[in-house]
Amino acid sequence: MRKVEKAAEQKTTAPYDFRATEAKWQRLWRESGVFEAKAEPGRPKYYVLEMFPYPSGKLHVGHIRNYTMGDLVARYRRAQGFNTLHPMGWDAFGLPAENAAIAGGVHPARWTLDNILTMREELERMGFAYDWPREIATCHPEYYRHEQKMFLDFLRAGLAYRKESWVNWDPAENTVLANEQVIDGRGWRSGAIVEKRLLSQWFLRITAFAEELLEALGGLERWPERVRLMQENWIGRSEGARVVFEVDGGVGPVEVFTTRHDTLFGASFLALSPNHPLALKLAEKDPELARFIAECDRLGTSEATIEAAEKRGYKTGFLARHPLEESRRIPLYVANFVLMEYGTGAIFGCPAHDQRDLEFARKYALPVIPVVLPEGEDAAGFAIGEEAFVGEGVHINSGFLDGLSVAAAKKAAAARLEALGRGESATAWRLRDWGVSRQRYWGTPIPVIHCKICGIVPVAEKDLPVRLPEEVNFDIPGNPLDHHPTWKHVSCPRCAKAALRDTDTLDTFFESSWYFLRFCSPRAAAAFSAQEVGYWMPVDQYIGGVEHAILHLLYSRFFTRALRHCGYELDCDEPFEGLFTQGMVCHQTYQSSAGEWLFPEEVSSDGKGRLVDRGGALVTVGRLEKMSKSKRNIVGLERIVETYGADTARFYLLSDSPPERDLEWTESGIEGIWRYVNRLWRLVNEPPLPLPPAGAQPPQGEGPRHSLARRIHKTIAAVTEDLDKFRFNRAVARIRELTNAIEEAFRSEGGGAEVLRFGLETLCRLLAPMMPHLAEEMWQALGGKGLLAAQAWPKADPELAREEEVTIAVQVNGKLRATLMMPRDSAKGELESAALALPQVARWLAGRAPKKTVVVPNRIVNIVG
RNA sequence: GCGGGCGUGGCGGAACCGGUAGACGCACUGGAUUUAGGAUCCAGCGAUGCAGAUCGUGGGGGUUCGAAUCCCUCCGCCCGCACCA
Repeated sequence: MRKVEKAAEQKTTAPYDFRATEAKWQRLWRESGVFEAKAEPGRPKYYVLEMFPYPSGKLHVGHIRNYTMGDLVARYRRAQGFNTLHPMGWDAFGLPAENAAIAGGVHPARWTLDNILTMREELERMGFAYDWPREIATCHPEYYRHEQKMFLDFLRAGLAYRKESWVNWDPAENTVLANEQVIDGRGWRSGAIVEKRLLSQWFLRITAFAEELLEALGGLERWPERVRLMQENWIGRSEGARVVFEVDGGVGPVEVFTTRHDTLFGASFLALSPNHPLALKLAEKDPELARFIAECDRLGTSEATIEAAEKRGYKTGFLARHPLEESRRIPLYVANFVLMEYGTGAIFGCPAHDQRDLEFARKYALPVIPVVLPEGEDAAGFAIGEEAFVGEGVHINSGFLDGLSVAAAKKAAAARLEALGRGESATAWRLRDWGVSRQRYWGTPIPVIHCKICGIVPVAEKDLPVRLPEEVNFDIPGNPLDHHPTWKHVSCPRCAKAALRDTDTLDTFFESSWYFLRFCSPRAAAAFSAQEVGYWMPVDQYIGGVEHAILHLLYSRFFTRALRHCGYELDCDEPFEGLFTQGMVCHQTYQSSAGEWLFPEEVSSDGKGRLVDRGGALVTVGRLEKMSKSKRNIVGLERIVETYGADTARFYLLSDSPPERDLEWTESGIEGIWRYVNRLWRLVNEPPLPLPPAGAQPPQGEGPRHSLARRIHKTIAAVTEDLDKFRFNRAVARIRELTNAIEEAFRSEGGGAEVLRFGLETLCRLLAPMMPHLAEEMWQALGGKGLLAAQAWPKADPELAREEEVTIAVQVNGKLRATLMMPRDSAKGELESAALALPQVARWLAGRAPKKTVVVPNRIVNIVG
């Protein structure tokens, strides 16, 4: 007997063959077409979408985390009976392709298409349930032609217009730089000091929808609160007033926007943005001011840099007249922290009640006049120290506003300003119109022609798409479309005289603002089919990184509205009904002794617990950081999939870290999953006890394995709820608990093997959205019929999941002193007397009589003595 | 600078609505098995203490019978800021 057992033990299966298994199921899924969706009017649909990737070359685990979650949702919803759409494509225009062309001489199209090829293969190896026939790439003329038409429609509707705006200019390369290409005020390649330059560019009038975009946020119930908040702040509606200050010396009035017009009597200076027309005008006769402005321009266009810079001002020598106090004059400054893009590009400073103004006033020795008195302070003794007072109070030192509250003073001040013709109530928005012109090659050509005689002439729709020229030279600095020998030279569609194409291309956010519509009918002759979009839209669940919380999502929300406005047949305003923003994937960073960043695979242990590089030199272990190319802390997908298979990688990405939080990639973590994969495989491939045939009903009522049945039902209920709420890490924990419970039940004595089979089958179904290949293989090994991918999601029976007994915590004076098993839903009185009868309670009461007892049914009894 | 977020064992995290802190996993320790390594199985694993017990959720304070959870305050870290996508 002993020997037999031993022989059985030694019959250990070879490790789970993920290579063959994963390839097999991927083939079967593809051949069966289970994941290809067709609109079926009347049947409930579910549109799952992950933010499509930029084809940068290789997928990394950050992408995979995103797609694993999307795939889970797609498979889960399909199992629940929804007609599920789950497409994938490529956000294929962008700067990196152009950089590659400059650095390596590869054509951007070639580079992009090659990358797509590799990345698609990698996605296929992950076994994601995509509807591949719907794949799109935005660099394809059949995609961007529709975008060009949209642009022309926007133009016709007055939603696209031209205006001058600032860009980062690299004087050495004669190129416009992206903010990320400006490092410490210098061009990343040339090292030349970057300047700000004015350029005439195309803008989309997103501000026309500001109010609506703000209002509608309230209806986005399945969006994370913080994303809505961020968008709200980004749109930034503020109620205030425009105030006109006359300036002595005949240089014209200055208009400011303020939200604190109640504090006008505390004004001690006026400040213009360095780009304010008046500042520029004054600079013409003031070389020192011109120098100051030039210095400010050197900061570049990034708001973060400008606002974080030391606050500086230049005193113009001009004096402005106070609008409410005839005799008063305040100095006119030009200040580097005043943004031309917000309000009117000019502010008045009230140092007593604004921290930034206070710092400015202290620096330039300007008066600080308190005009709002906090409650409990007396007017004579109140002075401003290090901190401006921004709270509520009563006005002082303010003429006709004295004694009024902040709100009342605002009203009164606005009324007086209006009566005097020196201002009025106004609303300002932080949101600015969307600049869409890019002086680059690898983007959608803007379909307009500039004619000396006719002005701006749209390209006729029959002539769309305006294609990018294929031959392009990246050796000459600047915009390749602009210096292309022939491309831009055309005849004007209106007067037939020689004219020039617009040589700018569209911002790549343009493509991602409507791709979710294209996916509904990816090969339609029009941008999208109204019928298909009508069925599939809105996206039920959108998943992507928080880094897109504002721009991409806001632009998409704007696009659906703008398209409707232009007559596109679309019946939703909000493209994304549900949104989930997942955290980033982080990894330790490594640096060589020379300070170079090292890839994780270049680092190994020297056997003495130290990390060394390939040459054996010691490696500095840096911080845990977001995976990025520049820090080289990237874990490539290939190696992981090669070593452990797709399912292991997927399950790892779902385990442990909550999806919205950052995840740390560790090698030991993935090994743990690999062991679990094999454990599962052994469990069905050679179960410790023979299983009854498929289809046998589990026995009802009390049996030796009845508690396992209860556990199974509880697990189904818990996992279902966790998946609904995006608590994937918890669902994983519940599934592992069930696995442990099944193994334990195998070891315990007695009959009821049907419950074991029921447990294993349930395990397969619950695992199916997470480790689909393994789950299919297990399902098949158990004798399940057909594809598991087409099986229904299990349903928990609340009757069978209910516990008959509960553990009651017993506290004395709030400290846990004992526990108590009681029938569930026992009455308060019963719980109380059972608790009081416990010897531990008597001991901790130490003879005192209980003063009070708090009883929470099914939870605790707290005796206060 | 402005806006958003996070902080619980050695590590990732769990704890539903204020009710047994540390589920599940990683790492580690001991044991079994093994020629060995690996794998597997069993047991242990917040800190202090022989123990009774005490302390413990970034720091400090508060509300409550009871706080990881609510309030105030301080500290640290991360993300976004309009031409990266």
